[in-house]
Amino acid sequence: MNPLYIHDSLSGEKKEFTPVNPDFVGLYVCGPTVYSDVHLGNCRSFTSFDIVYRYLMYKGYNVRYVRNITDAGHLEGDADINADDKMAKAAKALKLEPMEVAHRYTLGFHKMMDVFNNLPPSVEPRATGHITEQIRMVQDILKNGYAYEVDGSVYFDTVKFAKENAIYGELSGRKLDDLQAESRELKNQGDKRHSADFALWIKAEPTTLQVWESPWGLGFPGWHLECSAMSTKYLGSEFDIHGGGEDLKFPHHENEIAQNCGACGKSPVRFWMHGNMLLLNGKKMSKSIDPETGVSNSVMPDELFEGKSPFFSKPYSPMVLRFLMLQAHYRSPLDLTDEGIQAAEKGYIRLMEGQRALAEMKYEGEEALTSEDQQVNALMERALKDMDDDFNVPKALASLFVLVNKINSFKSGRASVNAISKETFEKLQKFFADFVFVIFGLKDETQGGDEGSSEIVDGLMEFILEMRQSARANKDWGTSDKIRDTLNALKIQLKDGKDGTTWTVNN
RNA sequence: GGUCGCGUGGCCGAGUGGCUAGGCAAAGGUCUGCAAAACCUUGUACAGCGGUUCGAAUCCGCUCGCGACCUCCA
Repeated sequence: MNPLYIHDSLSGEKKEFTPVNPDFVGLYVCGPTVYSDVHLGNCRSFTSFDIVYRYLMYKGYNVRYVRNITDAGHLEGDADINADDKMAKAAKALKLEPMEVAHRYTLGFHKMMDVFNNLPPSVEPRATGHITEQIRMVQDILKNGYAYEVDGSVYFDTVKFAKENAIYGELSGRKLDDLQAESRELKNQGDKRHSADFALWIKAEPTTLQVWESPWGLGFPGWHLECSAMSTKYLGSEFDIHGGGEDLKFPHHENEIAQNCGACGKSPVRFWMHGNMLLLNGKKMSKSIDPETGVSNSVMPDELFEGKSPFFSKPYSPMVLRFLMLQAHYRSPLDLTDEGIQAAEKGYIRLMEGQRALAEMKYEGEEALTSEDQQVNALMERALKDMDDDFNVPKALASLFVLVNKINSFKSGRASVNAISKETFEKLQKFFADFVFVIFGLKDETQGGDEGSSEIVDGLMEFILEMRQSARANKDWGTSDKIRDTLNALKIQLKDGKDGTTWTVNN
């Protein structure tokens, strides 16, 4: 297996990846808080890590992919622990039980992951299902002296921890001094000794909806705690990769490290991976309402797929969006614009048609080895090498497009497929399909007909194309063009090639 | 205000000391009944100003512009 290099956000360096246990990889990714529908920015993040998951498996690792569902304890606003959390707020607004809210948006989230063709994780633990584990972790942290209880709530003693452990602030580049300086400006400190301290366990108010019994009385867990408790439970106290959006670095992940160290005495993660943001016309996509414009700078997936977003001129399919995401590196911001996604749509179609042409191609005749053979092999190797270089998907994709060029020249007859060996040809066929479908997780939406109706549609299309062919043979251009134009109006595009006519559906 | 990051050809977006990124768009050509598709050819881009170096888009400094985090966000 070729070495894989991964950029670790904690050290800021690209390091060779070696798992804690050979052949096994533990991957933890922060999942959604299920109080509302996911937007496209959320989808980008999960798609980035889906490709990480897929590629690790492609390389032969046995991956345990854990992605949590946050269904409790995620507070709104600043340090005011008396306010409702996100779940409670949504429950009240929708007049539903918190668990109903969680269920509704969990289903929506799963559906959207499926639409984007993101694979389900191996385990999808919920915060509410791991209260015992979280309480135990609070107890461990208390025992180790890094937390204190005040009136039924337990806080992490960030100041003490930071003084004794240089690691605090390393991930987000924050200094304890800066944190102390910030304290003067913040309000609502409540019972906390210091503004940088954060709640591990929060005492319930009489109106709190989700409460559990604990050694400190009725309450609920703090947001950061669930990830620490659940990653430890399913992946151990030290595991390979922890992923999440860039915006979770601070305070969420910083505090997660502190909790794990505070409880177990060691840094939990070998490689921290942070995905960059999806921008909408140059600004971070976000659900919150812009006070100036009164609208949120975000697009919901369905709005995009149905063409209902005011930001876009027409509908775009999920795979076009997935393709757009592939064109940018996961650590770079990606700007979503109408122009950009339109270009992606064409690129996606080109890639898919290349893949299909290759899959249907037959190797005929004698081998006549040329330098083409070497070039094709080099391109395949380079694409894999690029993936091994911190999952450089856009670079690998570039090699695939050079291969599309070669495939097309075989198809059009400009070059002969015999210029490469039969072995290389077969390798290329497998390689290309693996990359497009298995690693990149794309689906071919351009092919006519869905599974259920394909037989009828294919039969009809064959018949129509025969009619057109005979019209053309009789130089009946009126009829042949009418067939072409009518099909075109139905978004079926005909393509006349040297071996007859093919067709695709363009959305 | 503090911390961090970025500024690449018409657009998107890789590259991070010398080696063609790629996609979209545009122009010319080949093919075609016409078109579409496909193929061939065409762009010496790296915010500005200095510096280091044999050599810089790539390293350093300054200036300008943009973004993220510091409060919930993937």
